[in-house]
Amino acid sequence: MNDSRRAQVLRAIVEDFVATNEPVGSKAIVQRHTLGVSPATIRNDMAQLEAEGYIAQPHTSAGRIPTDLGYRMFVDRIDEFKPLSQAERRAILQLVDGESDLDGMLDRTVRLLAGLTHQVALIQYPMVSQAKVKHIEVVGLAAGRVLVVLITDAGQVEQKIVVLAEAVDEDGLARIRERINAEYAGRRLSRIDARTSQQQTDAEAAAGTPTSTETAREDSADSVPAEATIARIRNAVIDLVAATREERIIMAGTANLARSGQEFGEQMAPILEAFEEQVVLLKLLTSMAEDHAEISVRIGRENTHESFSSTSVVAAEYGRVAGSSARLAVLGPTRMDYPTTISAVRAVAKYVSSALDRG
Amino acid sequence: MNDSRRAQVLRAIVEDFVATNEPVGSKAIVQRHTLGVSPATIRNDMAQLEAEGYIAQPHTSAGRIPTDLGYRMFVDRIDEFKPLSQAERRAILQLVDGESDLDGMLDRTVRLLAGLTHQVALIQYPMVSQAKVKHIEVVGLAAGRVLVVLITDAGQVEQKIVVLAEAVDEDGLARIRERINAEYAGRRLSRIDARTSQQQTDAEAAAGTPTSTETAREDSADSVPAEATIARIRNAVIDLVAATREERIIMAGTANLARSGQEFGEQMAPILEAFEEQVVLLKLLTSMAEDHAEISVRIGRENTHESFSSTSVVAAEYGRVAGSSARLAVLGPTRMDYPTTISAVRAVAKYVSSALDRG
DNA sequence: ATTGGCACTCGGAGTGTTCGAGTGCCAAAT
DNA sequence: ATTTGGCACTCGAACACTCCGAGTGCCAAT
Repeated sequence: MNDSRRAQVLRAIVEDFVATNEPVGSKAIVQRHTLGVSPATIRNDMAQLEAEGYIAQPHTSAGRIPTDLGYRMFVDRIDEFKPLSQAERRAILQLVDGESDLDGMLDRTVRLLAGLTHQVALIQYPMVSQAKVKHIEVVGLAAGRVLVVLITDAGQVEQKIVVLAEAVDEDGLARIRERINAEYAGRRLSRIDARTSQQQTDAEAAAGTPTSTETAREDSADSVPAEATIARIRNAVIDLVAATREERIIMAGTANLARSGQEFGEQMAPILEAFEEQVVLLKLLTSMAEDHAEISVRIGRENTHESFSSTSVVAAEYGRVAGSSARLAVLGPTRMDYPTTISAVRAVAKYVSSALDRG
Repeated sequence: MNDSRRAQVLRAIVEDFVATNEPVGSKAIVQRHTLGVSPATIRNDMAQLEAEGYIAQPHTSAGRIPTDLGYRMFVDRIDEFKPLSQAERRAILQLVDGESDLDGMLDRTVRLLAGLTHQVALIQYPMVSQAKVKHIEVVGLAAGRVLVVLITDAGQVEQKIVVLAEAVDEDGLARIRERINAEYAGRRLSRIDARTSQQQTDAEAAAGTPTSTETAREDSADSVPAEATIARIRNAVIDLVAATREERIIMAGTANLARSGQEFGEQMAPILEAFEEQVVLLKLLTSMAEDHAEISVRIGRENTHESFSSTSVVAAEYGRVAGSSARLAVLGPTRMDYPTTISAVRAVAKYVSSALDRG
């Protein structure tokens, strides 16, 4: 029993099926690949591969197609990744030269990845849990409505409108701003959450109105903001910090799904539906993060989400900090060109990482 | 020749075809609609309708289906819009009660609209050209890199990272902030653009360094930011103002397209592609704004963009200011339920408008 | 203007029939 | 023990053919 030839046969089947989208027969394999054996031998091998669950027959008198398990075996044994072309490399490098605007960069990246792979590409906002609060701006809009803006030293900006019970004039706002900044500026985002803030508020109350309230006391009564107002702003800040963590995903290339996706047929709608639920995608990426591999691949039903049962996902980590969970991924039909996709994902992740390091 | 009955026949064809997705024959019309005439009469009417281009036959021995022109006639003559159900009304009202966060509200709106119509829904960010600059925040990040944040009194926030030639310390930043705010705060966004700013810079230079430079002169030489730095920040502000105008579109319900979209077949990919190009959608909406109607409808090839040649778009204006170009729209197959769609679009536009008024 | 009648068209569904790619198995060869 | 050639077998795709009926257009009668 020739074990390595069986692996070759499997590889041939995967490659040919990916290329042609038609079941692969024993004769075709002998022709397209130089294995030096006759079709009959291949047939024996195929029978065994089928018994082991790596390949299947759509119907009795047809060739074989890989099962999820077959793809898995293929992916695990990939020896050489298809290197990117010169043009592709150049395209990736241009990414790095672009402006240093994070949003714009991610947007370009995801489009590029979609273009390179002809699949759907996803990219997760890089998480910067180490970031600190740089500044909190409080701006009055209409009466009783203020805009709270959180700015971190990583350059993230989050804003939120807060409705107050009282009208606060410009002086009052200045005081609020001062106090809130004194409280939060410089703190790690990761150390701000509802609990710590609650404690802080309690502590303050117990200590019998410390500095900040003292400041207020010096001023004319009009412009002293009520404690309730401060509390609301404080809550807003906590929400904003949470929003910072709430990760977002940008995607591109859904049209590719429709193209290569005649094979999905009816299945497309649920996939698109899942795309609209960021939560689903986040779950997907986080679950893949747990693989702790440079590149992780989910094939067909390996994806727990039912809608993705005939798609595969190739994901990689990117960003400066090891252990940070920012990821980018490509999603396409199970029948995808894994070597190319994987190397594209890997390359893009690498270059984006270095671009992030630089700026 | 009974003109009004011909209109009725056309209406019957549209309604039945929308309902069943099958060509409508003369007999079927007589059965489903009480027109009080025989099939033969209908046939005569149909022959004429076909001659006039309102309906067509897929093949000789089949019923008729509406042409784009037929749908157009139907839409123009819609007398009664299907009122929304109680549940639908309630769903819309809940929108209004939600939080006052603009982003979140738009997001919920577009999802609701997609749900109500079972189509793709689009909503354009409301344009607030009347807004004024409320505050500009300048925050130092790493050395030589600052984040400029523009805040308007309409609650919009735009940010951008600027790379400077020199390192600026905290005092310098404070000075820049002061000067930039003196220059821009309170100004209408619509009155800020590259030209006016250029003039301003020129004037300043001609007048021999007025107030702002004077302020700088008082201080220790270290923390005086170079003019070049100020100029870069100024450019950033102009960019941010431009970004404010650059309208964005949120969409939801692309999955609906795939569902009802078996009829598109191959056509889906270009549509999805167009969706990814915000520019295309913006063009679409702006061109529809020119209709100056409460509701405007583009049917099939009336859409100039080739990809949308078998889809229809129903759009409405929303937002407080008349003449403002904020729009929301629904896009679906030409064969859509126009009365329902139109009334849903109208209702949502109305409620969103009032919600915006309120907060 | 409307209607019933009638001949006509033509797509779709159903039924065979053929064709060939592909298989499994077995006995012979290495 | 593995490989191979040979052979019978299976079954889907493609094609040809028929039949049916929905739907039409036209015309003469009302």
